[in-house]
Amino acid sequence: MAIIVDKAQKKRDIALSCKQLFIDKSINGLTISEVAKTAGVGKGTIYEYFSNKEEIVFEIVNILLQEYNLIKEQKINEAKSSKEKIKVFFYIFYEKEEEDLRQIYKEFISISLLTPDPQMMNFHSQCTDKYFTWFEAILQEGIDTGELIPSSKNLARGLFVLGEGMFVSSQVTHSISDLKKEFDLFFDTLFELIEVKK
Amino acid sequence: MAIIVDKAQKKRDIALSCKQLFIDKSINGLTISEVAKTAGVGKGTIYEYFSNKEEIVFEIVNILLQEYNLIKEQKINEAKSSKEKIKVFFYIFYEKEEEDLRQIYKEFISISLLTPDPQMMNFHSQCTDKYFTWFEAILQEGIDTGELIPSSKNLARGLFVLGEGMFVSSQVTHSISDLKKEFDLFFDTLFELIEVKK
DNA sequence: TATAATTGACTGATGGTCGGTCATTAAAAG
DNA sequence: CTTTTAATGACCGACCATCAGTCAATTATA
Repeated sequence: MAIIVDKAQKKRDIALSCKQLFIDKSINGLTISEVAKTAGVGKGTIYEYFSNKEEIVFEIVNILLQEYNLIKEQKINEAKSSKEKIKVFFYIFYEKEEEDLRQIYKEFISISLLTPDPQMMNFHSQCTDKYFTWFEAILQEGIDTGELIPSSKNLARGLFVLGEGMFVSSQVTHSISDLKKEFDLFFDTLFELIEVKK
Repeated sequence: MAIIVDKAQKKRDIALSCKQLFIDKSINGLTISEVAKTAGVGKGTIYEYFSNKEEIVFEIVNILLQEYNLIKEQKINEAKSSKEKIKVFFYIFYEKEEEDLRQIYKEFISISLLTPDPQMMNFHSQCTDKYFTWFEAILQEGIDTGELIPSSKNLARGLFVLGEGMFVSSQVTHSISDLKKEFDLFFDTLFELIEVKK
């Protein structure tokens, strides 16, 4: 009887149209009116699709993360050794091409820390769990092929969160100048210890 | 001529008087008027001592962190092995008594991520550098006494940021149910690898 | 009396709401 | 088959409430 729009699609469209705005000015630096203008819709319309400003960030992260997963999966498959695969896992935190994603992800973490919205926490948990399972699988594979010592499995959670820790630290301090170097130093040293000597 | 108040002291007093308020409602959940009322001063007075709401959080973190350092230093000195010392380092992220500090620290990180205030970043860097130096010293001591293998030094940065990563992850997801267990599993496994076998 | 300290009424900005309009389509009427 | 009517989802921006931050006036001290 009336126009039916694809709500999910329009939500994505709005989110994407103001992606750059969020990257440039960050959530606190811009107003809903600005967002609406950029998206080419009225202010009220924004609230038809998002219940608040934060949710727009979540949608953007969601989209970019999905995009990135494809690239990541491919790169991990290309990697030869377990060490390489693990390193690829942390590309997201320093590779030039992922600057946008990082910027948004940063806002995402920040918002999540301050306003523990249950829905958002679930979403974040889902992402994390998926990645962690992936991460564990890489280690397990290394163990199964005799590349890594069995106890490496116990390191999974620690190594996994190390990435996020390095990222946060590099963002809020001047103490980490070269993330890649830090990752490499750590993992090169660690893998000397957990790789099975031939 | 006129009243001369100890600005630094009054700043501390105001910050401390509303510490609980920030812990309970978090920065976004409370207004400056509320803070002022709790501190027993006028709204304008708040702005005599702080340039914005965020700065109050910084002041509280600063105070609590200083307090905590004394406890931490003592506990680290009490610890026997390098492993124990390192573990003590991460108590802050899960010990019951530090709940308050954690709550505020969480806000601190969140704010730092969203609004990269240079002054704050410097403060945070100073804290981090101090801790990191401390952390490295523990490892170095272990190496010097023949307790740890020399290459453990290379793991310093990674292990150091791991704590923050674990903390952030536990705060924004449901994926980490027992922080202490995760830390223990990781470090027990790791130290099997970096402790010199006798 | 001079000056540091304090204050709360005021202001401008902005997140979010809500009543109303418009466009489209189903279906009833001719 | 065409026209008219009714129904409804989509869209919007004026409006409202809230609140961070300012500043002119006031108080207290030396």
